Amino acid sequence: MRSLVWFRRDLRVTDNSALAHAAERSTDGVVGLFILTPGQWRLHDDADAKVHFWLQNLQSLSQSLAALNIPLRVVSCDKFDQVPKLVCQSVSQFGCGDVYFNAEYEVNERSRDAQVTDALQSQSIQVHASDDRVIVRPGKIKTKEDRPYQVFTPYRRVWDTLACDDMTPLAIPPKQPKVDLKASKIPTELAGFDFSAARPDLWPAGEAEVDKRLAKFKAKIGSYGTDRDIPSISGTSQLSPYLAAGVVSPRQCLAVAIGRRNGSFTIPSATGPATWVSELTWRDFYTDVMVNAPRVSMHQPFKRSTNKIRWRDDPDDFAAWCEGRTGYPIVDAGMRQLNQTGWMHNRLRMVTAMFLTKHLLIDWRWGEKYFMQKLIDGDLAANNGGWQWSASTGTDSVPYFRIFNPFSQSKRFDPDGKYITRFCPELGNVPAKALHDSKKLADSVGDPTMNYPQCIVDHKFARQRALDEFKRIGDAH
DNA sequence: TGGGGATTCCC
DNA sequence: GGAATCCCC
Repeated sequence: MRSLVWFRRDLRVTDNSALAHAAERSTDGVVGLFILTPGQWRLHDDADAKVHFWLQNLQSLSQSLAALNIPLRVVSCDKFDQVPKLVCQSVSQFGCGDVYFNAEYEVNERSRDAQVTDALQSQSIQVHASDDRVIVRPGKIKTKEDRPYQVFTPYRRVWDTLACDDMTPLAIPPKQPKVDLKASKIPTELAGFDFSAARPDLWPAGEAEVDKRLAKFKAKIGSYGTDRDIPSISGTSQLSPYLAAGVVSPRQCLAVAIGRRNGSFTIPSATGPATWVSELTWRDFYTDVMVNAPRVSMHQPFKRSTNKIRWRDDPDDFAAWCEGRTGYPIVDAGMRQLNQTGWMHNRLRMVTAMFLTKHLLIDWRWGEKYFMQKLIDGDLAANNGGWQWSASTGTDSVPYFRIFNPFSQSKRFDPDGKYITRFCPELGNVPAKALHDSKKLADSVGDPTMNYPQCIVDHKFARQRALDEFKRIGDAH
């Protein structure tokens, strides 16, 4: 039987469950399929940078598949509602008897896949879905009362006991029997998307690049625990866009940190690798939260009581935040990094998100949407989880009274101002000390030729305003 | 995966 | 005046 592998956000040939299973079982060749759905991507606020990255990686995937005699066919429709018809058409056109794909867990994606599965099964086509996007399948980890965890730490304790169960990496499949089909040409432009600001220099596509990054990261993972918090250096893995697009599997990421001992894997205890594993666990945790409480991905807070918060819908303050001109150097540097590169250091994601939701008291959904529209690594579950953490509306989120002081944050994590001045060059001549001190900074930027704004809001005032509002809704912690 | 303010203690 | 500590938010 000939098999169809439907690629979505798993743009790789290494350690790809759907591809490996299809190759193992098919006897008459394998065909790859990818469906462009630009209208749906716009609805989902997928960033220009991310869609560009997908297309670049599709090109690379197509070449890797061609070497295995697997032609990658690319078809297009506007939104998910037309996908079932398109998959059925492709299956019959390519002469395939079954379909393999790796599950996606978002609401719209799950409903799409259910419809596709129904449509295929009604035509006696077998459907094989694999759980491949996270390390521990969502819904698998439950409390003793058979309920999903709402707190990260106990979730992680269980996760640790399961994470290494299925660590045998899947090899790249062997060459398949030839199929009389040509691979599609991958588009380099897409109507409705603007790729002019894409930065392929920062994020080269393809699995060869992943291998390089994995090796590089493995060599320095020992100091990841501390280095990852310093945004001026390359202390993080720089893998997130690849993980979001599935150019690397979460198991490959886990394998960097865990040593194989006597043929079995164990979760590391050393700070660096353990912190990295934690980050992978957060990714699984937030996916699990989204599946168990889909409302979080439908513009609802996890903590329903926070619906009573009167967010300030101030478009001017929001624009200043988006554009990186709040007058808080660390916040502005973070936002400008996002705008210029499509990526933001994790420490800055927390600082900027908390600034928007607490200092400006602007609705976390506005920030969540803006991040998605800009991030090359945007992932619904992780982005939503992070925003609800910062806004104190989520599961196991930061207590509302724990409000980052942007000046203390930059003093701790960017003491010499190296990161700040990289993205705010107009502050290049301001002494580092003044970058972390509101009064000294106000004196420095009092010079209008510097062209850097005064603080948009006073820290002390803003902090109290947020505390008062959260106290008002009586959300006890 | 804190910060602010008050107090105390020390220099 | 500054570091350490404690309490509250």
